[in-house]
Amino acid sequence: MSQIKPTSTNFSNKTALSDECPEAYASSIIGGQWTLVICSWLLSGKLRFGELKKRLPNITERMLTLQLRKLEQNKIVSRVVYAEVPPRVEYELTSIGYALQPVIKELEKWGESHKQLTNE
Amino acid sequence: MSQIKPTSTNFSNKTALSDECPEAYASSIIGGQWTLVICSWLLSGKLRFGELKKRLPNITERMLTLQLRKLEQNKIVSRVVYAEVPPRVEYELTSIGYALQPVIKELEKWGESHKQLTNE
DNA sequence: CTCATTACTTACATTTTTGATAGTACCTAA
DNA sequence: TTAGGTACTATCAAAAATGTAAGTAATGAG
Repeated sequence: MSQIKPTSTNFSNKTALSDECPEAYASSIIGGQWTLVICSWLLSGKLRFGELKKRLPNITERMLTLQLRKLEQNKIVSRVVYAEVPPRVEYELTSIGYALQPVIKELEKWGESHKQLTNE
Repeated sequence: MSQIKPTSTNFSNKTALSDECPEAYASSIIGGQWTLVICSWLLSGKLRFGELKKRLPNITERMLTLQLRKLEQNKIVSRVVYAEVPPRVEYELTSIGYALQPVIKELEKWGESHKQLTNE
């Protein structure tokens, strides 16, 4: 599922940074292009795959799946499959997932003020 | 200097996300592999190019230059060149750069607790 | 039997980011 | 005149992330 090479310089650099530097570690986990937006939506409650897709109009199903899988691996979201047809799958933040709230709030605040600054 | 294609889907997705979503915007600015570590070091005061390099043992000069240029473009660091030989160049956070402190603090906190959780 | 619905998967292509390596310019001191 | 220190730049290559397009499985409704 993952196509990363454990022998690459890139990989060992990331690993070393993550080891020494918790903010780099955090960024490597939530730094994907769609990750924060997904988590933002999930902060207001669990959502089905299709509901997430609707809220992220430009994401492909492939990317949504990949991001959700990564979030699941990192224990940030939980995935519940109902034995129905057509299938129903619900995604919900775990407690460490909900703990992202203050991080996201600070990022938002900073983002807003940076945007304002550079629009002058 | 930048090799991004303004016609790509990727580019327009990033743009749209950054427009609607300040946390995605922030992440696109400080989400580079070395960005947060560089800012972390600069939080404790200005540093010369070579000093930064020493503190980031595995970074190449090229990457350090690229990251610093991007930070400069985004008004997060200022660059002061002294007319000396050999050259001396100092990098320092701007005020919006120093404003990253709470963001970094939250990221650190979250990173630590996530690390702890996944080590059990 | 056929179709519709939902949540995927697979194979491939493109774009973006990162790394390796070898330069360059400048002046000063020896 | 030559070497040395500093902060780069230029080219090329590799790796990683993202996008495109076309499937698949399951089953209940008609």
